[in-house]
Amino acid sequence: MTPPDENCSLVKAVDLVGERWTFLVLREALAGATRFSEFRARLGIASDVLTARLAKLVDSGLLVRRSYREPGQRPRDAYCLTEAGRRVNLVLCALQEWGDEHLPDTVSTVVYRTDDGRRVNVRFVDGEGAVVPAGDVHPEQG
Amino acid sequence: MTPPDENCSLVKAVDLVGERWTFLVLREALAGATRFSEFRARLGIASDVLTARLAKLVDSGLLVRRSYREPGQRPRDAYCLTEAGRRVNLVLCALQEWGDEHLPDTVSTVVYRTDDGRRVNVRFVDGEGAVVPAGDVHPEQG
DNA sequence: AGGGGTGAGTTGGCTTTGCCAACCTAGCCT
DNA sequence: AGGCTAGGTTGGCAAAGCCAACTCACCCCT
Repeated sequence: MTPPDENCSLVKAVDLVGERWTFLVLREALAGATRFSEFRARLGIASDVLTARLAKLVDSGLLVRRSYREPGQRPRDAYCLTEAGRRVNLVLCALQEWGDEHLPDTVSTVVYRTDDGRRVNVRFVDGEGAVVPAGDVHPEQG
Repeated sequence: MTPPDENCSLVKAVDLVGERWTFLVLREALAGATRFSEFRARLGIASDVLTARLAKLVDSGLLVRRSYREPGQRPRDAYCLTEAGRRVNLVLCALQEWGDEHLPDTVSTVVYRTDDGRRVNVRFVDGEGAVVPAGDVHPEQG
């Protein structure tokens, strides 16, 4: 059964990144992983599933496969984030911060910083760029 | 196979909300759904799966089950968001905005507003509350 | 009191997805 | 030539998802 609202952006996004492992693959990519074996070693994911996930992410334009060759080595495949893939950091950070705050016995193994070292958090902001508490925000029909 | 970093907040969060349907169930809850049949009708989810998802969300403290009775009606079960559950709106909004921007052929069926009607977006902000572009933000070890 | 309707599930059988281990292949290295 | 390694593919099994049919408790109507 397919969820409703075929073109709803959330449904499509969930369909893509809501699959098992996909979020974690993207996290490792953001943390610098590029090679098949690197993802495999860091996550312990089955190789056939990793193949499928990487293919889907390439297909959807979040990763590009790039063959490269270090001198004296045979060619290798690298999976590199695209702009769209890199932008998942906001979602990933939001999810992690939610887990930190609302799930028991968690540690945040990763923090997000600007290039010049300032720690950042994910927040709702209004049109003027002012932070709005999450409790004051509600969804409405489009 | 279980992902690594047992207590990593992101891994735990993914384990919970990363299951098929869970995000969409939460979206409907945020949009006002409370009853079993309401979730079922809006999502078209199989009833046994919905039973499992609701149970897990109650178990994890994102929903509470509350029996209530309208006058002249028999008692019904309602699944109501807790504070932790309501706070998922930030993650949901981030994911939807990402989809709007980076997936083709999407429409955003939902917008997020403050109680007084201002539209809001999800952004990285630094310690002073200043918005930081997502491209300037990177994850770091602990 | 008996019959029907409805919400909230449960159960059985089938299909899909995930997991693991074993295997394959191309290109480099000795 | 033979071996090593990265990046997969393949086969068999187990878990999760899907659908349809069924149950159960409670209310309403007569």
